[in-house]
Amino acid sequence: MTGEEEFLEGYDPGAYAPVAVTVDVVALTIRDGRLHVLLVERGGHPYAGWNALPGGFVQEEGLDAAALREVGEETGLRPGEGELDRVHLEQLRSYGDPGRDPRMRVFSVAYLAFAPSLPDPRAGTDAAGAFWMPVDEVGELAFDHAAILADGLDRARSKLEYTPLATAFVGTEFTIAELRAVYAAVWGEELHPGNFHRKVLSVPGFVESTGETAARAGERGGPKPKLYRAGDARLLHPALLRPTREEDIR
Amino acid sequence: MTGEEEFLEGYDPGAYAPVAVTVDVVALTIRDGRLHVLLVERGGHPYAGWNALPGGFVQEEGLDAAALREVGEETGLRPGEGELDRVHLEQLRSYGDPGRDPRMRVFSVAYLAFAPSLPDPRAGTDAAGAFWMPVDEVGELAFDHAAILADGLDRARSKLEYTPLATAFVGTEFTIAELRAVYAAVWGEELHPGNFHRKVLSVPGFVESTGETAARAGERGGPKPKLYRAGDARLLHPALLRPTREEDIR
DNA sequence: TAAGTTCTTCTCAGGTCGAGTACTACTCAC
DNA sequence: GTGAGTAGTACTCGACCTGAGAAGAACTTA
Repeated sequence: MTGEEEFLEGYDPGAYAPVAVTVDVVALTIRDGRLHVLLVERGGHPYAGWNALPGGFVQEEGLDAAALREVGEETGLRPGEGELDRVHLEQLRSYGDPGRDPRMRVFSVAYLAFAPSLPDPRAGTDAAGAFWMPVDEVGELAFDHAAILADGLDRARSKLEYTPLATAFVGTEFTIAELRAVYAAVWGEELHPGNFHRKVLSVPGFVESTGETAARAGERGGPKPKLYRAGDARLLHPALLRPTREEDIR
Repeated sequence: MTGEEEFLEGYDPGAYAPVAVTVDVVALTIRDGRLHVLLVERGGHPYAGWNALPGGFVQEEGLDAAALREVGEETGLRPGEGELDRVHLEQLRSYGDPGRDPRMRVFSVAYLAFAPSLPDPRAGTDAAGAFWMPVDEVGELAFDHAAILADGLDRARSKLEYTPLATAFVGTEFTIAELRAVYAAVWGEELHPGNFHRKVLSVPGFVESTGETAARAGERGGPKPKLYRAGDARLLHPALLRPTREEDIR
């Protein structure tokens, strides 16, 4: 008997233990060359005072819409003002262990969000309790959110390899060095500038030249870099592979 | 306000529209060199008489456990008999559009399962309504199951590239040609035998030699092939990339 | 026994990779 | 200004990987 067939025998809401479905968002951005995640401090029990991923109930909307709404609420960005449109959202995975929330059975659909550097959530708004924290300074989190964050970081690191995801972390126009800084921040290691430059330009559709040059060089010197914008590729071919660590393979 | 905080204000089950959480499984196997998916024919409305993915309510168990239970119920395999242990399971993604089930709000967590060729589900058991169908003969499916299947196939095709997933489709001992047949069936294209052989043996930890040779050659001749078993790699380095199609990239 | 098939190993030319070098254009400190 | 340091960009080099093809040996069925 399939689950759907069981419905036919009459559904009685009181006959089942209540369940809730929430979305939790791993929102990532890069500030000062470091990867940050959006967190909220919990006010009430359980886990009062702990940090947690932003999230909430799914309402009369799709899952993607719920996740985007949460991002908007917690960052203070408003739909239609443009900035929210630049947030790249994708579903990460779902978590539903019994007991992951001590109050009732809660299924959480986690999302991964990427955005160019965003302002601090404004005090006085719904987003007042939210803040950006460098991912390497995040300690314990409420519920199973530490595991969700770890899964999100894994996903982000590997998507950088074979998709143009890195362009979601920079502005519409960017330099190759800015793109390299994204990879360095997410992967946590420096990349060879010359090889990175060659690879990015050789992957069809990854970036396209604007023909322009930045108005100013970097703070510490060097020539004015050329500007690029994201190309139309959805996958990188060939991929930009991370330096391999043996422990990742076995 | 986060979703969890709203709980503090008192949860009244009757105050919310009831929601259900199910698992749906895209179970794949290879029979006669073709990729097959496990389907069930629906008995009741809606979609009576349509084919659907096997699935059901999540009970007092984790999501992974629910998915494994569904696979066992629909294939007739019993836990503890060994065969079910060889099924490789992983979460695919979740689906929760309002209206995807006409009766109520249903969130479905889809799973992807891979197994070596399994016997037909036995008549007279719970699994009587289930059957294996070649994926290229699957027509319309109930609910949004066609989209779920498509997502599952995409995932399977790309996981073949960079994980040793293909070994989940063959027995504990297998030949390189059997492994190549898995890739050919899932990707839908023939591979160069010589290059495939070289690549498989050169990827550390993908397969290891048993030292044995098959008792018999193939039906159409050729030498007795050597036997291998799965190695300890979790990722393939370097990956076995599919021949690139331009339309996949843009 | 013959013809055909397949497993396995090579070879070769072309492409990609990491590492290093070099030139140039720019910044900042003095 | 001038000089030292830094960064963007373009090269080179040898090592490695890739796809395509060829070849030989082992085995099948007819």
